[in-house]
Amino acid sequence: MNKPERLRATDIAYSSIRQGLIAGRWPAGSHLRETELADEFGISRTPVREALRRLASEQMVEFEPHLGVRVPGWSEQDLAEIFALRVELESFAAGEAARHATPDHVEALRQLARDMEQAAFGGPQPDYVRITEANDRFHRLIVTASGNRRLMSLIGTLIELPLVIRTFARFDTKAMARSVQHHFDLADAIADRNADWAIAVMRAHIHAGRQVMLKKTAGDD
Amino acid sequence: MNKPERLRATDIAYSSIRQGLIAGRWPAGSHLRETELADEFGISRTPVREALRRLASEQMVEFEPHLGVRVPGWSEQDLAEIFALRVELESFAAGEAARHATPDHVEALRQLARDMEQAAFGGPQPDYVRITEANDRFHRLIVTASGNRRLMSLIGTLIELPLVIRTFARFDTKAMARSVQHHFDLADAIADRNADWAIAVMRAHIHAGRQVMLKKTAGDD
DNA sequence: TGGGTCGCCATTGTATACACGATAGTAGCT
DNA sequence: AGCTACTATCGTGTATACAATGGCGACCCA
Repeated sequence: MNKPERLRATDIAYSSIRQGLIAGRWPAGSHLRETELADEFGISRTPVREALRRLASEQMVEFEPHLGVRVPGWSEQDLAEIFALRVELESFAAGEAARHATPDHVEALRQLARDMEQAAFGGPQPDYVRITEANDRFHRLIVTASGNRRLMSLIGTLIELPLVIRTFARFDTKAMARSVQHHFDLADAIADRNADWAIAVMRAHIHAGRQVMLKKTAGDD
Repeated sequence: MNKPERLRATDIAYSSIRQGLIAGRWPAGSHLRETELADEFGISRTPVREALRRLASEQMVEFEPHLGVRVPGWSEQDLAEIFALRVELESFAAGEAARHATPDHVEALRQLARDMEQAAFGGPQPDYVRITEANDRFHRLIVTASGNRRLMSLIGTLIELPLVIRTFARFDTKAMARSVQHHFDLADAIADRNADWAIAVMRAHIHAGRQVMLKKTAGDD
């Protein structure tokens, strides 16, 4: 009874372009031409336009009438703004999750924390893809568990950015261990239904991530 | 040397539909047909589609593939979620504004508070249009003064909703006076560069607004 | 009479053609 | 030589034609 989940050309364009943006396929400042993308995906300009506008509304690209879309560059101010907002929204999500999470949520959070730990320290070297995957799902699950459906779309525009996604490759062993520990702490706080604790850990968690970013990007790119 | 600000069909469609949504032109659950709207505005479906997708990304309408867009109804849960997020984001904005506002910002805030007071109590009866206008600009200015450019787009999706916009018609004299007072307090707190004070007042302000909404919508519509 | 299936129709999804604004390169003028 | 105006060209903006989908009602059959 699973629906075939129709594949619309718009979704193909959206996912592909988005993936390209996250993967850093186009340098900052690049001009994304509708025709080129359409040809590449074997579809027409219409769905490409739709995908680009959607990405623009999520601030994944910059759009200007008659000029098209450009891949934005990330200034230090952008970075500061994004992390400041993440501190507020994700800590709020954690607090709400502590109030509304089900036992299933808690168990899933713990499993994801273990996955992340395994991916980080279970092998000869960290598996950054798995780490990122587990981290991403962990943070999303907290938003889901918060029960606030609008929160997801707000936070979505903040965490799915190239410079946030690829953060983990920049973590040293200590920072990685701290990050994993935070996830276990968050699961504990939420299991304990202690909103204050959850909020505090999440604030600390995002601040820590921000500091790693700021240090490492100083002389980067 | 002011640019004529070319009017694109897309913008016409976007503004018109948005205005219609805020004015409550279509009842909740209405199905907005692209062709109808296009005919009404004398343009083609293409820019209408673009406008509708944009409104969908702002959650002003609900979109489902192959079915089109519907005007959403607002459940009590929606209302609770929206105000909970406003408490967090607008209070954060107020705190940041206290840190970054210029004297010009402060003066403009005070003027808007006076405008609102005048519109509410300066005549035989409240001028709801002017009140809403002054209130809207006041809140926007605080976000602007916060210096966080991404905050505007996040908050924008929360405050420009039909049920938020038309709140003031439901305020009694006491609630109105309290709201005006909060605005003066916010201006004072920001002028004093006291972020903690500004945050506290804004949290109280949004909570108060939320309570008025919840009471009045109970047996409404 | 009730349930199920088929097919029509309304509406959205996509492609394509054309219009128009923006830009860059060039030629002509000062 | 430098500046300006013109023009060619590229790319986006809009319109329209056509394809595909999903809802809904009619019809058939038990």
